[in-house]
Amino acid sequence: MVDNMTTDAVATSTSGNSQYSIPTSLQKQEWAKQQSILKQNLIETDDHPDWTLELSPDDTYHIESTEGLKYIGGVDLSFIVGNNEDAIASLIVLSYPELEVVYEDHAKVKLTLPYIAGYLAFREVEPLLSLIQTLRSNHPELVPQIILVDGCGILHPRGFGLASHLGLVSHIPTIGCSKNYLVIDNDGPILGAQPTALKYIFRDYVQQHPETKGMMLLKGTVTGKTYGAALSAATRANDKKIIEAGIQNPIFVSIGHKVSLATAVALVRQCSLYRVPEPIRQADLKSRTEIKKWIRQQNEDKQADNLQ
DNA sequence: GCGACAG
DNA sequence: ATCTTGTCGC
Repeated sequence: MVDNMTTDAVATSTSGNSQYSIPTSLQKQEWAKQQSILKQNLIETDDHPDWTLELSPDDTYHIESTEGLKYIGGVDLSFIVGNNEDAIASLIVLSYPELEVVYEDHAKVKLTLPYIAGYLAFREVEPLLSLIQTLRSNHPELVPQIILVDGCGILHPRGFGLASHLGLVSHIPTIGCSKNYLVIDNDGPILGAQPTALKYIFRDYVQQHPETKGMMLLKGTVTGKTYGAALSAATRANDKKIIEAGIQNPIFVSIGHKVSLATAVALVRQCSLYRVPEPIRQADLKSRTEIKKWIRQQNEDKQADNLQ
């Protein structure tokens, strides 16, 4: 319980080039406390006066019509192999409903903390917020009305993942969208299932419940709370085909901030041309190509040095 | 105590 | 997060 705090304090990570100090259990407690404090201001309902959408009446969370929604954002970070601290953060804004890129920005960033499951925001939220602030001052007319974040929203052990965190500090509605399930181990056997096991639970569920169109709500059996939804890669037009084909890896969607789960799921579906929703996918592609550019530049610099 | 674990 | 070519299918 407390005995490892003193030994932890001087340890450093040995993987790759990183030199992060390993967070002590006390540090994690403080982070958890910050999360619970911030969470008090989290809004888990639709709170975006400038746009609305009408959903289909069948409880499948599909969009029937939208009004006022013009810009959707996506954020992501990419890294260099074997280097956990240098990254490219990127912010993309897409037009809606065309999903065309109307704004792009990225920045080379130095991360100061390691990745710890459940505490991703403390590692990534600052660089992402910084990109948003830059957009605000340079092109306020393009600030997205909602942002899709590569990570959890309230589908998180303490109900406050990166998407919620970014939403709260930026005051912009956000949706959490993760490609893997982060185990929530204190709310019953389903949420407590290991990621691979949950994948099978999902597969069986959507096959037995075609009326959900490839969606399984993730509900705690202890609290009864709905944390989010697992969504098959059902997209704009191909729902039926994909579901008949037998479902693949789900995407995990949850409320980030200032949206309902219904809105979140519907928008993710509407933005999904492939498994990963377009705003996040574009941000990912951009940060990746920038990483490659950067590596190429590094190599050229080395060559130049060698010739001197 | 050990294992699991968004990116 | 990151590595990597081919390959199967529409």
